[in-house]
Formats: sequence, C-alpha cells, structure tokens
Amino acid sequence: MSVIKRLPRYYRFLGELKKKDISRISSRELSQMMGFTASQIRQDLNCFGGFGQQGYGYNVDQLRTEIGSILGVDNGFKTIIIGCGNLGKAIASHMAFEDRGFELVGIFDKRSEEMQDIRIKGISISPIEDLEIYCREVEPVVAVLCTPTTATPDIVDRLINLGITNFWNFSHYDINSVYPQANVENVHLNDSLMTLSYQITNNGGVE
Amino acid sequence: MSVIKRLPRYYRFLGELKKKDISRISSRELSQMMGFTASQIRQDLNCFGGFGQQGYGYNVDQLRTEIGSILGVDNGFKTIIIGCGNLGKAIASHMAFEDRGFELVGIFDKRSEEMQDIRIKGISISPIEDLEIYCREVEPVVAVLCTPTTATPDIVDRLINLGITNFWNFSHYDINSVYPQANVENVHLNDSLMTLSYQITNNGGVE
DNA sequence: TAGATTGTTAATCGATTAACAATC
DNA sequence: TAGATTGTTAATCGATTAACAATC
Repeated sequence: MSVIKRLPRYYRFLGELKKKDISRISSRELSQMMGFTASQIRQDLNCFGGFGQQGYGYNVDQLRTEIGSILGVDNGFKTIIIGCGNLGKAIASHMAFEDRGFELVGIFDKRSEEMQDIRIKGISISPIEDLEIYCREVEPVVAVLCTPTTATPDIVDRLINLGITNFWNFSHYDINSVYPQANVENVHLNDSLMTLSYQITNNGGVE
Repeated sequence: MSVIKRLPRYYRFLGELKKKDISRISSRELSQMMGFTASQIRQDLNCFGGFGQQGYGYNVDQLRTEIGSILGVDNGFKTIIIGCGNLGKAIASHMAFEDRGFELVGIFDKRSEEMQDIRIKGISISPIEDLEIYCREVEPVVAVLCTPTTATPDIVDRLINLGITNFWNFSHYDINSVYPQANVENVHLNDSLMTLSYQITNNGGVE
C-alpha cells in the first residue's frame, strides 16, 4: 500500500488526539494506536518533510495541519453528484464534503420530477438534461458517480466534454481505460462484499 | 495487493465474458481487458489450482464457477443490517446480497417506530432492542454496520455476545483492535474521498 | 508435428522493517 | 550532560514481472 492511502488515516487519528487535547505524540505511541510500525510512521511522515523533532516527537496540531494541507482539505472543490437513488442520496446527505476539500453544489437525476420536493443539504435535484447548462454556469470540477453502470459511459463522456476530469466513482465503469488522464477514485462495494465472503468461507468465520 | 482482493474483479470480468457468450480466454486477452499483466493473471489463477490448459487458455464458464466457489457466492450467509439511515437504506436496497454469498434477513434501527411503513426488499425495520431476541431465533452470522461511529462499540459488543463474528463495517470503529479474531471488511468512504482530494491537489486535476 | 499458451521458476522491483547515528 | 526520539540508511520481506520449459 502506498503512503498516500495512509494519509487520511493519520489525519483522522491526529484529529482524535487533538480532540483529547493531546499536543505531542511519538511515533511509538502512534504506532500502538494505529497498528502500523513506528518505523513505517517515521518513514511515511518524513516523505513529506521533517515534521518531527528528535527527542520530542511530533506536534499533533502542526502535523495534522500539514497533512490536511497535503490532502487538500481546504480546497473546497465544487462537486456535483450524478444519480440520486439510494446510494446517491446516502452519499449526498451522509458525507461531510466540506471537511474534506469539497463543496457539494449540485445533484442530478434522470427522474428529477419525482423528487421536486426533496432538498438535500438545501440542494434540489436537477434533471440530467440540464447538466451542460448548469456546468457551463457553475463550473464544478469533481463529479460523484452514483449512476447505474450502464448509464455511466455516456455521463462520463458528457462530463469530460464539460472539462470535468475528477471522479469519485461508485459504478463499475472503468473510466481510466477510456480517459487515462482523469483522476479517479473507485469505490467498488460489490468487490468489498465478496472479499468478506471469501474471509468468512476460508478463515472459519462460521463454525 | 493480495490475490484475494483481485478475485472479485476476475469474477466480475468473467461474468461479462459469459454474458457475451465468450467461452474461452487466454491470460493475454484477459490482461488487456483487466489491466493486469498476463504473468500475474497466470500466477493468481494458479494459486487456486490449474484451471487453464496449455495451448488453449481458460474456459470462461468453468473458471468463473471455480472463482465463485472460492469466493463463496453460494453460501447464503444470513445477514443483518444495523442502522437504517441513508447509508443503511442505500446498502439494503442497492446491494445484490444474494448474488454474493449473503442473504439479507433483517434490518435494525434505533428509530424503528418512525419507519413502520417502510419495507426494503420486503423486510421491515426492527427496533434495536429486539436484537438479542431476534438473533437467538434467526441466528444470522454476518452484520453490516451502518451505525454512527459513537454507537458502534456497544453494538459490536452485543453482536459478538450473540456469536456474530463477521462484519462489513462502514463505521470508523476499529473492530479488530478489540476483537482480533473477528472477520472484518472495512469500508472507509471518508478516507477514499480524501484520497481523491490528494490526487486532484497533487496531480494537477484542476488547472 | 507445429503453434499456442499455460504452469512455474528465477529476477526484479518496491514496500516494510530493523538498526543506529544525528540531534533536540 | 543524559535521555529520548527522530531522520535515514541498510536489510528483509513480499509481490510483481520476465522468461522459458512443459504440454495440450
């Protein structure tokens, strides 16, 4: 696993330490909390600059701020969600986009008429046909894809044409095979669930 | 990344090939479709037994069935969902549990009274207080945790006491640090989102 | 038999861990 | 100064890739 997949985890734990008013932490203490080796923590943190101090450890608040800025938590990237079925709705209402570098500005769905009365975080559901007009006006830079896999290729083409190249992708469509330059973070819930099935089947989860 | 994290992906692609009535595939063709090296595919598949044939390749249908049985897609583990907010609702209605080795049998929420009229896949929402009675009767073996992180430790204790040791965990509570023997598949959507933020910030996603 | 493609070993690469000198 | 703990190099480990003999 690469360092950057661990950064959000560091950020989370440092946030918890901060909440507890702990201002100082050593790589050894952190390793016990997080389940990495102290060695790896020192190596990871050193990738991005010497945040620690010999004989002292790391300053929780400073380190958290540094990692936060590496992760871009203050960027406020304008973000739209495409697809407002159960998953889209869950993502829209459940995720704290603002705390993680995003600003949710729009939600689109094919069946927007049926959802006229719905507001999620004060945002109404727009019809998918308005995508072009909307994007030229608002200029979002990130799209969250909660669309069925069959509908996704067409949507992605349209978004790319509108200059959107960053995707949080819950569908199974492989964006990078068509647009290698796009930034894509895939969430494959089906694969995750099957991994659990494998574990149970093979690790004696059910006796 | 380990082999087993790739198995669901193989299973998915083989399913697509099957749909297209393709009965035979070589590691080289598969590598082009899936973006792994042919070498890795041969090595992966050979971990679980010699499914291929020299000079011919792999039989799509047979290979898919084999991988399916390794993943345990026919096990039908009885599964309950705890927490029926947006995320729980999305998971309950969105995931095809039956196709992946699970059978959704119950859904629990603290506020079940407010959800008296709701049925998801024919299942009504039970109050969380009924957890013990229900589990002793139905004996589910897997729990999907869509609870807020603060509520999760208590829930996990109760589930472990009821003999449930397999978890699909959407909360941030680290089950394995308390119950090392439990089978846990974590889904950390927040971390995934921050990884995207990092990519955009550092790969020049916004120019 | 000739061609194709696997199974499998060996080589490479990268990531993790261990060790320790630097330094606060 | 002595103790603690980082930064950093070297050693280990595991996973990926390349190569090729086995064989259908």
